[in-house]
Amino acid sequence: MREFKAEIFKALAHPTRIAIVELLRDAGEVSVSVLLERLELEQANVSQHLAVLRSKHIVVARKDGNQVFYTMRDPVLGKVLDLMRQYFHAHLEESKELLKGMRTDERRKKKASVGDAKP
Amino acid sequence: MREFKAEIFKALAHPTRIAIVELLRDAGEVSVSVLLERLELEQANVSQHLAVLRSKHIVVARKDGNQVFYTMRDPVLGKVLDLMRQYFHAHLEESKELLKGMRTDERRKKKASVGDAKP
DNA sequence: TCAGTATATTCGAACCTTCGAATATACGCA
DNA sequence: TGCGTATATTCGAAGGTTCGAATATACTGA
Repeated sequence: MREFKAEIFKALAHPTRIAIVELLRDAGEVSVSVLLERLELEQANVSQHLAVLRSKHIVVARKDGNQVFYTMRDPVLGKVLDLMRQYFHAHLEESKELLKGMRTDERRKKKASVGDAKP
Repeated sequence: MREFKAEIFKALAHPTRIAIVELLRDAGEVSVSVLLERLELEQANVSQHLAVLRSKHIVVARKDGNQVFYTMRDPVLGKVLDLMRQYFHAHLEESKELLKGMRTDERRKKKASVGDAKP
Protein backbone atom coordinates (compact mmCIF):
# COMPACT_ATOMS: atom_id res chain seq x y z
CA MET A 1 0.00 0.00 0.00
CA ARG A 2 2.85 2.26 0.79
CA GLU A 3 4.38 1.40 -2.48
CA PHE A 4 1.20 2.52 -4.16
CA LYS A 5 1.14 5.81 -2.30
CA ALA A 6 4.78 6.32 -3.08
CA GLU A 7 4.03 5.84 -6.77
CA ILE A 8 1.36 8.51 -6.67
CA PHE A 9 3.64 10.91 -4.83
CA LYS A 10 6.39 10.23 -7.28
CA ALA A 11 4.02 11.03 -10.10
CA LEU A 12 3.19 14.34 -8.46
CA ALA A 13 6.76 15.14 -7.56
CA HIS A 14 7.53 17.48 -10.41
CA PRO A 15 6.63 21.14 -10.82
CA THR A 16 5.33 20.65 -14.35
CA ARG A 17 3.11 17.78 -13.37
CA ILE A 18 1.77 19.74 -10.43
CA ALA A 19 1.02 22.58 -12.79
CA ILE A 20 -0.86 20.22 -15.08
CA VAL A 21 -2.88 18.73 -12.27
CA GLU A 22 -3.75 22.16 -10.89
CA LEU A 23 -4.82 23.32 -14.32
CA LEU A 24 -7.06 20.31 -14.74
CA ARG A 25 -8.44 20.69 -11.27
CA ASP A 26 -9.39 24.31 -11.93
CA ALA A 27 -10.45 24.09 -15.55
CA GLY A 28 -11.99 20.66 -15.80
CA GLU A 29 -11.23 19.29 -19.19
CA VAL A 30 -8.31 20.75 -21.10
CA SER A 31 -6.80 19.94 -24.47
CA VAL A 32 -3.11 19.37 -24.89
CA SER A 33 -2.78 22.45 -27.08
CA VAL A 34 -4.18 24.61 -24.29
CA LEU A 35 -1.84 22.97 -21.81
CA LEU A 36 1.06 23.77 -24.09
CA GLU A 37 -0.05 27.38 -24.27
CA ARG A 38 -0.31 27.76 -20.51
CA LEU A 39 2.80 25.89 -19.59
CA GLU A 40 5.06 27.35 -22.24
CA LEU A 41 7.13 24.24 -22.48
CA GLU A 42 8.27 21.94 -25.26
CA GLN A 43 5.50 19.81 -26.72
CA ALA A 44 7.47 16.61 -26.24
CA ASN A 45 8.18 17.42 -22.66
CA VAL A 46 4.56 18.08 -21.76
CA SER A 47 3.56 14.91 -23.54
CA GLN A 48 6.08 12.98 -21.50
CA HIS A 49 4.73 14.39 -18.27
CA LEU A 50 1.20 13.56 -19.36
CA ALA A 51 2.35 10.02 -20.02
CA VAL A 52 3.59 9.76 -16.45
CA LEU A 53 0.28 10.99 -15.05
CA ARG A 54 -1.60 8.64 -17.36
CA SER A 55 0.46 5.65 -16.38
CA LYS A 56 -0.60 6.16 -12.76
CA HIS A 57 -4.21 6.80 -13.78
CA ILE A 58 -4.10 10.23 -12.28
CA VAL A 59 -5.47 11.76 -15.43
CA VAL A 60 -7.70 10.40 -18.16
CA ALA A 61 -7.36 11.15 -21.85
CA ARG A 62 -10.28 11.53 -24.21
CA LYS A 63 -9.61 11.69 -27.90
CA ASP A 64 -11.79 13.91 -30.02
CA GLY A 65 -10.84 14.10 -33.65
CA ASN A 66 -7.49 15.64 -33.93
CA GLN A 67 -7.13 16.60 -30.32
CA VAL A 68 -6.77 14.95 -26.95
CA PHE A 69 -8.49 16.26 -23.87
CA TYR A 70 -7.38 15.48 -20.36
CA THR A 71 -9.22 15.41 -17.05
CA MET A 72 -8.31 14.48 -13.49
CA ARG A 73 -9.66 11.09 -12.71
CA ASP A 74 -10.43 11.72 -9.07
CA PRO A 75 -10.90 15.12 -7.43
CA VAL A 76 -9.42 13.84 -4.20
CA LEU A 77 -5.99 14.54 -5.59
CA GLY A 78 -7.05 18.13 -6.08
CA LYS A 79 -7.78 18.18 -2.36
CA VAL A 80 -4.33 16.86 -1.68
CA LEU A 81 -2.91 19.86 -3.51
CA ASP A 82 -5.16 22.14 -1.49
CA LEU A 83 -3.75 20.72 1.70
CA MET A 84 -0.31 21.32 0.33
CA ARG A 85 -1.15 24.95 -0.30
CA GLN A 86 -2.29 25.17 3.30
CA TYR A 87 0.94 23.57 4.44
CA PHE A 88 2.91 25.94 2.29
CA HIS A 89 1.27 28.98 3.83
CA ALA A 90 1.62 27.68 7.35
CA HIS A 91 5.35 27.48 6.89
CA LEU A 92 5.77 30.34 4.51
CA GLU A 93 8.98 31.88 5.74
CA GLU A 94 10.75 28.64 6.04
CA SER A 95 9.48 27.47 2.69
CA LYS A 96 11.02 30.53 1.12
CA GLU A 97 14.29 29.67 2.81
CA LEU A 98 14.05 26.16 1.55
CA LEU A 99 13.50 27.33 -1.98
CA LYS A 100 16.15 29.99 -1.78
CA GLY A 101 18.51 27.35 -0.48
CA MET A 102 17.65 25.21 -3.42
CA ARG A 103 18.21 27.96 -5.93
CA THR A 104 21.22 29.99 -4.78
CA ASP A 105 23.06 26.89 -3.75
CA GLU A 106 21.95 25.28 -6.94
CA ARG A 107 24.65 22.66 -6.86
CA ARG A 108 25.69 22.68 -3.22
CA LYS A 109 24.54 20.00 -0.81
CA LYS A 110 21.46 20.90 1.23
CA LYS A 111 21.65 20.25 4.95
CA ALA A 112 19.57 20.16 8.09
CA SER A 113 21.53 18.72 10.94
CA VAL A 114 20.08 17.13 14.01
CA GLY A 115 21.51 20.12 15.86
CA ASP A 116 18.41 21.95 14.61
CA ALA A 117 16.51 20.24 17.39
CA LYS A 118 16.01 22.27 20.57
CA PRO A 119 17.17 20.21 23.54
CA MET B 1 5.34 27.42 -5.18
CA ARG B 2 4.99 24.39 -7.33
CA GLU B 3 8.61 23.72 -6.85
CA PHE B 4 8.03 23.71 -3.14
CA LYS B 5 5.13 21.30 -3.39
CA ALA B 6 7.16 19.12 -5.69
CA GLU B 7 9.92 19.00 -3.10
CA ILE B 8 7.51 17.82 -0.44
CA PHE B 9 6.05 15.19 -2.71
CA LYS B 10 9.50 14.04 -3.65
CA ALA B 11 10.32 13.69 0.04
CA LEU B 12 7.23 11.54 0.52
CA ALA B 13 7.78 9.52 -2.63
CA HIS B 14 9.36 6.49 -1.06
CA PRO B 15 7.71 3.59 0.75
CA THR B 16 10.11 3.74 3.67
CA ARG B 17 9.58 7.43 4.19
CA ILE B 18 5.83 6.98 4.00
CA ALA B 19 6.11 4.26 6.61
CA ILE B 20 8.09 6.59 8.85
CA VAL B 21 5.61 9.41 8.48
CA GLU B 22 2.68 7.12 9.17
CA LEU B 23 4.37 5.76 12.24
CA LEU B 24 5.00 9.24 13.54
CA ARG B 25 1.48 10.31 12.73
CA ASP B 26 0.04 7.41 14.70
CA ALA B 27 2.49 7.19 17.56
CA GLY B 28 3.46 10.79 18.11
CA GLU B 29 7.07 10.87 19.16
CA VAL B 30 9.24 7.91 18.29
CA SER B 31 12.91 7.18 18.85
CA VAL B 32 15.14 6.00 16.08
CA SER B 33 15.67 2.67 17.78
CA VAL B 34 11.92 2.04 17.77
CA LEU B 35 11.75 3.04 14.13
CA LEU B 36 14.48 0.56 13.35
CA GLU B 37 12.60 -2.15 15.16
CA ARG B 38 9.38 -1.49 13.31
CA LEU B 39 10.84 -0.99 9.88
CA GLU B 40 13.30 -3.86 9.96
CA LEU B 41 15.76 -2.07 7.75
CA GLU B 42 19.43 -1.20 7.94
CA GLN B 43 20.23 1.48 10.46
CA ALA B 44 22.11 3.55 7.92
CA ASN B 45 19.28 3.39 5.47
CA VAL B 46 16.68 4.58 7.95
CA SER B 47 18.98 7.34 9.04
CA GLN B 48 19.33 8.45 5.45
CA HIS B 49 15.60 8.56 4.97
CA LEU B 50 15.23 10.52 8.17
CA ALA B 51 17.78 12.95 6.84
CA VAL B 52 15.65 13.49 3.75
CA LEU B 53 12.54 14.16 5.82
CA ARG B 54 14.51 16.48 8.08
CA SER B 55 15.95 18.44 5.21
CA LYS B 56 12.42 19.28 4.07
CA HIS B 57 11.33 20.03 7.64
CA ILE B 58 8.71 17.33 7.47
CA VAL B 59 9.92 15.85 10.73
CA VAL B 60 11.65 17.36 13.73
CA ALA B 61 14.37 15.69 15.76
CA ARG B 62 14.73 16.06 19.50
CA LYS B 63 17.84 14.80 21.12
CA ASP B 64 17.60 13.28 24.56
CA GLY B 65 20.76 11.83 25.98
CA ASN B 66 21.85 9.02 23.85
CA GLN B 67 18.77 8.89 21.71
CA VAL B 68 16.99 10.94 19.10
CA PHE B 69 13.24 11.26 18.99
CA TYR B 70 11.34 12.27 15.93
CA THR B 71 7.94 13.90 15.44
CA MET B 72 5.96 15.15 12.47
CA ARG B 73 6.20 18.86 12.29
CA ASP B 74 2.73 19.49 10.95
CA PRO B 75 -0.22 17.10 11.16
CA VAL B 76 -1.54 18.36 7.85
CA LEU B 77 0.76 15.94 6.11
CA GLY B 78 -0.85 13.15 8.07
CA LYS B 79 -4.10 14.28 6.53
CA VAL B 80 -2.54 14.11 3.12
CA LEU B 81 -1.74 10.47 3.75
CA ASP B 82 -5.31 9.91 4.90
CA LEU B 83 -6.58 11.28 1.62
CA MET B 84 -4.23 8.97 -0.16
CA ARG B 85 -5.64 6.01 1.71
CA GLN B 86 -9.08 7.13 0.61
CA TYR B 87 -7.87 7.41 -2.95
CA PHE B 88 -6.30 4.00 -2.73
CA HIS B 89 -9.53 2.39 -1.61
CA ALA B 90 -11.61 4.20 -4.20
CA HIS B 91 -9.49 2.66 -6.92
CA LEU B 92 -8.65 -0.55 -5.21
CA GLU B 93 -8.84 -3.02 -8.06
CA GLU B 94 -6.89 -0.88 -10.38
CA SER B 95 -4.34 -0.08 -7.74
CA LYS B 96 -3.73 -3.76 -7.33
CA GLU B 97 -3.22 -4.06 -11.06
CA LEU B 98 -0.84 -1.17 -10.97
CA LEU B 99 1.17 -2.75 -8.21
CA LYS B 100 1.08 -6.18 -9.77
CA GLY B 101 2.25 -4.62 -13.02
CA MET B 102 5.08 -3.01 -11.14
CA ARG B 103 6.14 -6.21 -9.48
CA THR B 104 5.78 -9.02 -12.03
CA ASP B 105 7.15 -6.84 -14.77
CA GLU B 106 9.81 -5.68 -12.39
CA ARG B 107 12.07 -4.44 -15.15
CA ARG B 108 9.70 -4.14 -18.08
CA LYS B 109 8.41 -0.75 -19.21
CA LYS B 110 5.03 0.21 -17.78
CA LYS B 111 2.51 1.56 -20.23
CA ALA B 112 -0.89 3.22 -20.43
CA SER B 113 -1.59 4.30 -23.95
CA VAL B 114 -4.01 7.00 -24.98
CA GLY B 115 -6.02 4.16 -26.44
CA ASP B 116 -7.24 3.62 -22.87
CA ALA B 117 -9.56 6.56 -23.43
CA LYS B 118 -13.12 5.70 -24.46
CA PRO B 119 -13.99 7.61 -27.62
C1' DT C 1 39.45 7.78 30.46
C1' DC C 2 37.70 3.75 27.93
C1' DA C 3 34.10 0.76 26.08
C1' DG C 4 29.73 0.49 24.43
C1' DT C 5 25.50 2.03 22.44
C1' DA C 6 22.77 5.18 19.41
C1' DT C 7 22.65 7.67 15.49
C1' DA C 8 24.57 10.19 11.43
C1' DT C 9 27.58 10.79 7.43
C1' DT C 10 30.38 9.58 3.40
C1' DC C 11 31.33 6.81 -0.59
C1' DG C 12 30.53 4.49 -4.84
C1' DA C 13 27.82 1.33 -7.72
C1' DA C 14 23.35 0.51 -9.73
C1' DC C 15 19.50 2.34 -11.16
C1' DC C 16 15.92 6.05 -12.34
C1' DT C 17 14.42 10.67 -14.13
C1' DT C 18 14.46 14.57 -17.00
C1' DC C 19 15.25 16.99 -21.03
C1' DG C 20 15.44 18.22 -26.14
C1' DA C 21 16.03 16.30 -30.73
C1' DA C 22 14.36 13.39 -33.88
C1' DT C 23 10.83 10.61 -35.30
C1' DA C 24 6.37 8.26 -35.36
C1' DT C 25 1.32 8.07 -35.36
C1' DA C 26 -3.34 9.62 -36.10
C1' DC C 27 -6.64 12.44 -37.91
C1' DG C 28 -9.07 15.92 -41.02
C1' DC C 29 -9.30 18.13 -45.23
C1' DA C 30 -8.32 19.22 -50.07
C1' DT D 1 -4.23 10.03 -51.83
C1' DG D 2 -1.23 13.35 -49.87
C1' DC D 3 -0.44 17.43 -46.71
C1' DG D 4 -0.75 19.74 -42.40
C1' DT D 5 -1.75 19.78 -37.65
C1' DA D 6 -1.96 17.54 -33.02
C1' DT D 7 0.02 14.54 -30.06
C1' DA D 8 2.98 10.56 -28.66
C1' DT D 9 7.21 7.84 -28.56
C1' DT D 10 12.14 6.76 -28.70
C1' DC D 11 16.86 7.86 -27.81
C1' DG D 12 20.84 9.25 -25.31
C1' DA D 13 23.20 12.49 -22.26
C1' DA D 14 23.20 14.72 -17.79
C1' DG D 15 22.01 14.57 -13.40
C1' DG D 16 19.48 12.59 -9.23
C1' DT D 17 18.21 8.68 -5.93
C1' DT D 18 18.92 4.50 -3.38
C1' DC D 19 21.38 1.11 -1.11
C1' DG D 20 24.92 -1.24 1.96
C1' DA D 21 29.61 -0.91 3.70
C1' DA D 22 32.56 1.63 6.15
C1' DT D 23 33.31 5.24 9.12
C1' DA D 24 32.34 9.22 12.11
C1' DT D 25 30.18 11.49 16.06
C1' DA D 26 27.94 11.95 20.46
C1' DC D 27 26.62 10.43 24.65
C1' DT D 28 26.57 7.21 28.98
C1' DG D 29 28.30 4.58 32.53
C1' DA D 30 32.16 2.02 34.65
